[in-house]
Amino acid sequence: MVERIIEAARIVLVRDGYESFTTNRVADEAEVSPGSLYQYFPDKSALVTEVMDRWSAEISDRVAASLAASGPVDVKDPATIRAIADALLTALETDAGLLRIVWEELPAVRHRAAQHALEQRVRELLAVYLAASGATTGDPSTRAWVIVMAVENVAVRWVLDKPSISREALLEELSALSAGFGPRGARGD
Amino acid sequence: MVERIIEAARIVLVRDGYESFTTNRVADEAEVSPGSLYQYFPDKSALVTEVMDRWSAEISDRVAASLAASGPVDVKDPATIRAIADALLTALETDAGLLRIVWEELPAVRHRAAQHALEQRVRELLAVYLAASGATTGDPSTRAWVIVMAVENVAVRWVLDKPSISREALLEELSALSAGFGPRGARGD
Amino acid sequence: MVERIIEAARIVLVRDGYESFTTNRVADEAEVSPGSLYQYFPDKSALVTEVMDRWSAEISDRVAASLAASGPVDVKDPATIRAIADALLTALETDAGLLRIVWEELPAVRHRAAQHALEQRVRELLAVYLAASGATTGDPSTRAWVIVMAVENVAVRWVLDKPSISREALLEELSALSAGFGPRGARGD
Amino acid sequence: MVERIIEAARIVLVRDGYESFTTNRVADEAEVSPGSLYQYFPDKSALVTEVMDRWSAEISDRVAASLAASGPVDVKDPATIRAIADALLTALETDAGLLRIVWEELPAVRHRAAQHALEQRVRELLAVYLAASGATTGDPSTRAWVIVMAVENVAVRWVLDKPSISREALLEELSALSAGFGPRGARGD
DNA sequence: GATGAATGAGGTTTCATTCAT
DNA sequence: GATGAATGAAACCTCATTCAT
Repeated sequence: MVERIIEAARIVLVRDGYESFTTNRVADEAEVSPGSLYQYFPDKSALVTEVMDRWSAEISDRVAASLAASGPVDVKDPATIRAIADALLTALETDAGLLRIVWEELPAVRHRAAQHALEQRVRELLAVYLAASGATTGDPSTRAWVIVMAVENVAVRWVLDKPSISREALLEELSALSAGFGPRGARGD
Repeated sequence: MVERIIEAARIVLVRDGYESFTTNRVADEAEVSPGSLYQYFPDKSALVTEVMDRWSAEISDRVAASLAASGPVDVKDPATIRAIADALLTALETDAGLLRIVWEELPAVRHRAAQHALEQRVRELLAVYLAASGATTGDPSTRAWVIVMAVENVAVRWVLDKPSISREALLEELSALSAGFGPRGARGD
Repeated sequence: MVERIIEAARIVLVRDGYESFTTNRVADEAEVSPGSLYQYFPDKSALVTEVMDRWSAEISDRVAASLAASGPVDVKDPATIRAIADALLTALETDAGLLRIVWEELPAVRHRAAQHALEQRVRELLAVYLAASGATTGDPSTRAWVIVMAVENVAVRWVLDKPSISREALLEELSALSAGFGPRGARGD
Repeated sequence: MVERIIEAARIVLVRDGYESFTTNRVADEAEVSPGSLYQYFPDKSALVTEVMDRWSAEISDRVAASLAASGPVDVKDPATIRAIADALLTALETDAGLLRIVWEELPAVRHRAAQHALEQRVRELLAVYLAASGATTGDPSTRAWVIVMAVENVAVRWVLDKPSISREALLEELSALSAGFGPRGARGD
């Protein structure tokens, strides 16, 4: 039942948008009474948050899974960055509809805790990597912050706006952006 | 009168947020009757769009003005990119309150026509520049698209989240991101 | 319009009772839209309070008017107390339906400010009178408090429960209660 | 089980007030399922009535017990009336919280059968007494009705409002009210 | 008997919009 | 053009009650 409600919430969110996301519509979609929503969620916003959290977790999991599947991570290997970017794109693409709502319609303040947490985790990992690989000018954590913000928007907008850029070309650019702009030495010059 | 209404709308948007942005509140703030809003705007969303459009235009103007003031633009000069980034940050900072609402609360689909137009204009300019400076691998317009999306988010998030990164450091990073990641030759290596 | 709403509220209160007093029913009764209630009252409870306050004021006014009509008040005259009691009964009887709701259904804490104010005013007047007439044993303000509480309930219950006691007999008892129990001297013994 | 439910109902009533008295809350408080309430009570109001009835019975019992403990009742003795009043105050004070709810929040019509029964019993006793003591002018049952209503409110309000009147003073007043206002001869004038 | 998830009618309140003045 | 009182659909949420287990 909880599952049914959450799934209905996701559907309504994607189909109708956040402004039309009403508890009654969710109840209808779930073929459940409005009162039932409130057995499991204290209020409407908790429902949205739950959908968000699951989606964030899924993005994380998919990226992690892709990486795990592609063998041991070797940060020295330029192919690694590309693999990460690839995994990220794939993850974002699995529910582009929801991505659009999350990115473009949800009031950020209220519902993006999960996203911020994720960003921070990635940033910390990246900073360690950048520091370790040494060749960077400037502060690694600054560099990490910039890369994360840059890649985030590039990847999201590519999925949402579908510009006429092939996936291959985009991956090439993202690698260049992260690596080339990262430790120069990694590219062999 | 139209001015009064638009100004009131902007104030309400920034002060109360989009969820509390009601036509009645705007009318109150403008010291005008609710009915009068509908003499000039077909509905609430037209009001929001107008505020957005003006804000976008102002960002454009400010960036353009900054550049004009700093002498003729020489796309070969690495300092130029830094100047653009600097102008952009300054422009975004002039109304950070509204920036937050636009970026984090407004339903994007409906209200971002102006922003897209701006992005496209910049992209075209940048593509020309990249093509002219020659050293880039890959398609200049692809590269331009990536840079614009990357810089956009980095700049906005820096203004909104105020991470502990100095303005100088950020400009340095943005230059590196655009130029270094752009024509390698420009940095002399 | 405000009048219409208040009158409708009174009708619903009396006809349906406090537990069935809903904003929708009031709006229906007033042949007005639910939204209109909220142009004039911040919430449901303000409506109830307004009905209460008007009713309290009317009771006061009627008692005052009766007394004024019956010539100058001479507290030494035993007929005066009887006249007051008579006026009170008459006032309470003019809207026994509302009296029942006020006395038996309204949550006291929320809605009885007006009643308490009235009680206190009467108590103070009575205390002065008792002190002036001298013959009382004990503290005049204590005596005043007791008399007010006693008369209040006796009068109200008589109106609401209609026990088989004639109005004349009741007035006799109330006079005895207040006066006889008050300054003995007033009765000539 | 029935006991548990009734006790929980009493607790919720006193702690949360009648407006927050919901069957779910009672079930929670009783650590029982909502469905179980309906095994023993046809609806919510039956629950309230039961609490009320028990409370009324307890008041009766306590008054009766006090009187029994203070020896044989001699209606000729002026001290008797004082003893009754004293016992009443004590009884009302034992659960002032519930008294407040009963007196100020419960819709009277539905839930005061027990109280009316009690009043009537007292009235009859008092009428007999008044008739026996002879000195009264007017109808003893009328006088009894008035006294009961008067004492009732005075006692209740003293317990609930805690005016600055000592218990002793109040008892003095209540005696005077009942006795002095009753058979004049009893006071020796 | 006991449970408790599920119900759904209906409560209060908001707010974009209209229209007679 | 300007007004602003009036609207009414619809939003969120509650809670007495039921019924399959």
